[in-house]
Amino acid sequence: MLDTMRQFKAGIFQALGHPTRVAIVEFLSRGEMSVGQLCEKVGVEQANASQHLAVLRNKHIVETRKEGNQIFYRLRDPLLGEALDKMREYFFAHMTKATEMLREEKKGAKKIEQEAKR
Amino acid sequence: MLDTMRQFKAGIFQALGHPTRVAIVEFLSRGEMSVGQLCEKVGVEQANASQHLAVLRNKHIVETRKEGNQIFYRLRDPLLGEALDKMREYFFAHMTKATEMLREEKKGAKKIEQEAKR
DNA sequence: TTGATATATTCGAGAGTGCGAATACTCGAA
DNA sequence: TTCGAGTATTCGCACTCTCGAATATATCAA
Repeated sequence: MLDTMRQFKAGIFQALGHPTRVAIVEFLSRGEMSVGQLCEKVGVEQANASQHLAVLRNKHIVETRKEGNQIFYRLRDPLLGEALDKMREYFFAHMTKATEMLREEKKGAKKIEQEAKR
Repeated sequence: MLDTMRQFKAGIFQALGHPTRVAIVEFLSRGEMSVGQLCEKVGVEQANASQHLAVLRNKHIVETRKEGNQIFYRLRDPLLGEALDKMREYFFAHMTKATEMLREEKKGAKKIEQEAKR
């Protein structure tokens, strides 16, 4: 039954294991958005966004609210946003190292750092 | 370049997105272990464990130390352990809900809760 | 009703993942 | 050297994931 817990955890992580879904969750952590808005912000096609949202819905990571023609998504639990905030520390520390070598050739790492801090 | 950060994050999540790797990380968060020990604890074949460890290595989530014949693994950064602690709150809250219905039929949820708290 | 807009689902192809079996590598002991 | 234990890698197969295209559903407005 300990396995059940790990399957559950892995399921959540897996749901977060795609750049597009990371982006979606990040935007939603700042407030609810309609699908159309998300498509625009994230820069992805409608059908594709809808599929990613389905993944997040299946894991109960997001919830929806219908308003007339459109559907607004929000994080089910702000706790997840907080958890992601905590992980940002980790991401920042290691993303920096990971891009250290690149920094010498390309620039742009600064931008990444700024993003990491948010 | 904001995309780079999200790819990086998603990569970490994806690496954690498998029950076996969740188990490995959980064990390692309590101290280093050899591959053999991990195999036994996690209950998985050697080749399989090695493959999962390779995934974690590639994401720089774990580091290794050689001692004679065997190789000891540890978490690269305790920060990750802390971050996972934060997520445990989330896991606990929602795992409980997710198993509420089951609890009426089966028992065992208590064990799951205990695991979640650790 | 009809049409338009917003969102979801289905489908098929291609890429990626997980597994066990087999094989290779590495190190220390004999 | 040679052997054996511990670990890593490769291979082939089944399965899953992701994408865009096409299609379906729902809601509002005319």
